[in-house]
Amino acid sequence: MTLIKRLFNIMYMRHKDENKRERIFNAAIQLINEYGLSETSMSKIAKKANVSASTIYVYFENKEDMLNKLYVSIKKDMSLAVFHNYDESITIQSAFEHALKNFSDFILSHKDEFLFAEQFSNSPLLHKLSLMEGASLFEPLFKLYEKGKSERVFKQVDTSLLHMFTFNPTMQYVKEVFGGRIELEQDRLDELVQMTWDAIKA
Amino acid sequence: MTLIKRLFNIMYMRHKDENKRERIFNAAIQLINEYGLSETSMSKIAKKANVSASTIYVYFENKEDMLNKLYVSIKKDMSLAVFHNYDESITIQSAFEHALKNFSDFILSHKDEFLFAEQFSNSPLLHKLSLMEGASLFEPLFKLYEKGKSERVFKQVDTSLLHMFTFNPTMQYVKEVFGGRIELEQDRLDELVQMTWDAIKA
Amino acid sequence: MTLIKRLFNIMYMRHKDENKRERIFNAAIQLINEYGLSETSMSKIAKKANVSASTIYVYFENKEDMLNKLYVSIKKDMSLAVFHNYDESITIQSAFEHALKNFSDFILSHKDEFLFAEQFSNSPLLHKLSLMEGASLFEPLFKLYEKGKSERVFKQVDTSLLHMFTFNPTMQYVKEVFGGRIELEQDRLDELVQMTWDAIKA
Amino acid sequence: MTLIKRLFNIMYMRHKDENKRERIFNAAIQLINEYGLSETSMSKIAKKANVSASTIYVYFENKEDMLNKLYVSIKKDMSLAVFHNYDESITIQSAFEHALKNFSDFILSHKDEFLFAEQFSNSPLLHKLSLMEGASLFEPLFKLYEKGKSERVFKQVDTSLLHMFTFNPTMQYVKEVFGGRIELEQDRLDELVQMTWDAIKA
DNA sequence: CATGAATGAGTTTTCATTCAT
DNA sequence: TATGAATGAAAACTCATTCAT
Repeated sequence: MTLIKRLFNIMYMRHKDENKRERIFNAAIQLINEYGLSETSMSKIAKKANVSASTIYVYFENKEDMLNKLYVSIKKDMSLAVFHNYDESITIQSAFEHALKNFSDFILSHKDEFLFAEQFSNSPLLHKLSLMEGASLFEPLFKLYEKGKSERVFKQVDTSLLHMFTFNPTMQYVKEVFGGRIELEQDRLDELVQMTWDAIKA
Repeated sequence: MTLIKRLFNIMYMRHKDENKRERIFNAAIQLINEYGLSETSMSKIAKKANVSASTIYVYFENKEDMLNKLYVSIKKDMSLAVFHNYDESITIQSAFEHALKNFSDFILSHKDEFLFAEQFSNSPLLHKLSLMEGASLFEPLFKLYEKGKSERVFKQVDTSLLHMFTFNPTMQYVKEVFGGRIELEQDRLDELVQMTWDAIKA
Repeated sequence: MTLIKRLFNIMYMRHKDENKRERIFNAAIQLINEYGLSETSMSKIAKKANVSASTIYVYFENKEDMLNKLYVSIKKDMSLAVFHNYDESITIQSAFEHALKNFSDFILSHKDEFLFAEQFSNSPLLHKLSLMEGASLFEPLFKLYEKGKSERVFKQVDTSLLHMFTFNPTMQYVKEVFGGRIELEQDRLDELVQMTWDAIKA
Repeated sequence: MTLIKRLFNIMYMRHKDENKRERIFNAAIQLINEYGLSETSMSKIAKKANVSASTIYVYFENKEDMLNKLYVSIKKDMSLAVFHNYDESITIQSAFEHALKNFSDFILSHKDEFLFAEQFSNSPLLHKLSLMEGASLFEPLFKLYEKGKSERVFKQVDTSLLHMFTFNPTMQYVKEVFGGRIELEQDRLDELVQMTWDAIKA
């Protein structure tokens, strides 16, 4: 296609409504948390998002594609939050605690996104590629672990082990809070940080 | 005809076939892990279990009931395994490490059961009742935490926090192993136990 | 499965209603002739056949399977009709004229079946296997051609050529009749037979 | 913006692009032969033709209109081919054989067009009007039949019967060739002409 | 003239479940 | 108890077509 024709096409193009994409994502998250992945149909999502079911297929290839894109999008927001105001110059302990606090703040204030991601991450519908894409967003964190190990601040263990102790207990705590089985309390969060630190520190 | 049928019934079909129930459970677990909860239908389960779909309804009220019963059944096996050879007289640390080892042994050797339970525990299909029933099976563990706290062996924090640090990182590790993202190694498992201990010990 | 169990199963089995299969076939034929292959949906067929759409899937794997089975079934009826009262002892010309008459009688009195078969035989939905299965039913005819050639009654040409001249013009004539573009007249049919004979006779 | 658009329009888009029309036709023919009328959607045609689906509606009223116009267009090409170098002065037999040769040459070298026309001509989507328009293009041929009858070269039978024997067996032969069930051979084609002639000659 | 976005109405197919036997 | 047949409801997805640009 000539350049001039391409220009022509752009001029005659109607633009996709990014807001619609957002609405679809939100509808999906809410329904899946309320009724479960298996009970959430495209038509229900469409109805809640106030678009036609066929419109979803303008934005996504199919249901699986939509869910995977949603997952990656949430992981992106999550990583942005975790690394918000990330300062290379502070001590490793501070950096680590800052990140953990950012993380718990984010998942506490993004209940639906977090619970969806948890539900989806245990499902075979999550593509390996999306999983990796999501994980790669936390790359800077892994650098922090390496630095901590080299400075003998962290235990000399596999980085992935450090990671598991950093985030999993906190995630579980928040899940229990959301499930109404535990109260949300600052003291608990502080204890959580302390225990996490004890687990990973050299 | 009716007479002959009665004869048949008396001779061959008097009791529910426990083996059939087991086959249904196994088929469900395998399919759900391979294709996901949403992609696993009753008829597929039936086909894999080598029974008629309607037979499943002889053993369970409906799909939800079946999945919940399956979940509780797995949790029961799991708790039995965790408390296998449980000895009240040994030290708290030994008891704790013994339980954790039993747990990781069990989930490593019951991949399908474990992954199903994880997938299902994040789904709203899991009834609160089943969740509680599953949790209650680990009652003795909570006694151990209390004892540990009173003996100042464990940190003076909420028991649920102790629980989170005890099992969640290990579960995550095993998931990574099953996902092929980490190698299974005894050294890692040992490090895991050490870190867990550091997290919860006073 | 033990023999005794198999017996048991049979006793508890509800039998498929062959009449239903027939009703599905008839509904399909009529709709396809009226609206075309592409405009005939499974649900329309089901409605016309007075069964639930899902019932069709008890009898057939999918739409394609149903259409192919329908095609083969029609070809079977057709061949039965063509070879009705087939007598090996009469002259080749008589046998040949008898078969052709049986054929034109059949397609004239089975308009819907014939027109469906014609429409479907030009569609890529017709599997090669079904095509061959349909063709194989006319095996005795090909023997007749061979015999005719060896007795120097027919031209010494490829058997398939003899076949084309035997049936295609007649089929076209009947199509024109059904399309209302020609009147159905015995004289025309007689002329058709004469011309066919002139084409293939030595 | 509007001004710029007008400029574009004047410079590049004043006329319907005949090439685009052709591309749409070709895409339709190929897809329909490969997948069937029912499996060929406007969007698939558009994608293959490298135009937007909505562009098709610039050239045609709707799908049915497009298919009918395509059919008539093919019939036009076919008739042009059949009457190519048609010479009124030669003998009837020569003229007839010439036309038949032109016809078989055309359909053999225009597989997709021919097979589409066959598929479509058996479908109720073909409008009576298009059918007649297509048929009318072969008008000169019917004059030839009449002339042949009046000169006692052809049998004194309904002209349509002469027509059926002239083209149908050849069409069937070519279909068998395209279906890979018969080899294409000049000898067969010659035999075909001879048999045709025997069928219709007085 | 050309097109991407959008959609209501439809498609094929599968689902969980019931029921007569 | 066990099951094949049957189905209403719903699933995911596609369709032909329209429209603003």
